[in-house]
Amino acid sequence: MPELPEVETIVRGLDPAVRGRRVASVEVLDPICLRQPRAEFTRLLAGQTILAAHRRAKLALFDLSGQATLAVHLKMTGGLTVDLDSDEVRRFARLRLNFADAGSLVFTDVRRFGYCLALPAGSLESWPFFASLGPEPLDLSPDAFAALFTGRAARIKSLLLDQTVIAGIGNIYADESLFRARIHPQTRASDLSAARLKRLLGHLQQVLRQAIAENGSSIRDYRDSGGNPGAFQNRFQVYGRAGQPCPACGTCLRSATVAGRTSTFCPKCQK
DNA sequence: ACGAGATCCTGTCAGC
DNA sequence: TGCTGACAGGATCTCG
Repeated sequence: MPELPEVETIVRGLDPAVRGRRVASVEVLDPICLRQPRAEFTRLLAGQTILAAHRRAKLALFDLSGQATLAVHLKMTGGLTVDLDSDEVRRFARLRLNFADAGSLVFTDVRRFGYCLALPAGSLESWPFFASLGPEPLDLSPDAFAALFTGRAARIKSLLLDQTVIAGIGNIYADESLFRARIHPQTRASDLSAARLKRLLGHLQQVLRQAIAENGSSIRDYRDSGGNPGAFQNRFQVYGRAGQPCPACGTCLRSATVAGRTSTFCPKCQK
């Protein structure tokens, strides 16, 4: 559920709060959240100072002194909070980095799909998942965006969700941007004109920027680094609204499975 | 190259 | 009240 805007919100909140703080100890509360042996993970983190927090795709990345990088994928229900010791955080804490000054950075995850990975100096770029990521949608020009889809017969929504094609988009922002661009999610990418793709990029970027400005979307689990919900869920026009009237024309919104995901769309507006 | 389906995981909610 | 099953979905895998 945390997609690009949610991860961006979390990281923007974390960055000033974790910069310059030294990891005094590493508490692995649930080993399933690690993608490597615990000893290796701990060795790479313990004693290191966090230099910065930033985002790539849906990954939260922490640059460490000693040139290592901590990568955290939140998947559906993961969260990162700093110096927050609520009941919720304690209940679902999977990893706790205790700082030398007594605060902590905690990775929480209800469904336990998320993971943490410590990468030694220079190995981030050779990590296959990282290396396979497509471009950031907010950096793309219309021409570069259109080039991603030329000759692709797959459904446009499948490609928007494919992180190797374009990074950071999940079900929410795919559905919302396709609705705003009036494109049916099952349209084959190769059937879209350059003009329609340009329009899609415009709406995609607008939706992502607005969602970041509103601190992301909270369906049920998502919280920012301070434990606060986002507000963009109040702007949803189609996501999660099947059976309700289309905000543009009043037609009953429908849902169908596309690329294994529930897709909600207006059968009249989206062609 | 693409799609469909299974997999992982657990809280929530509808239905009986 | 309490149980059961459906559902949520990012990434990865297998199979067709």
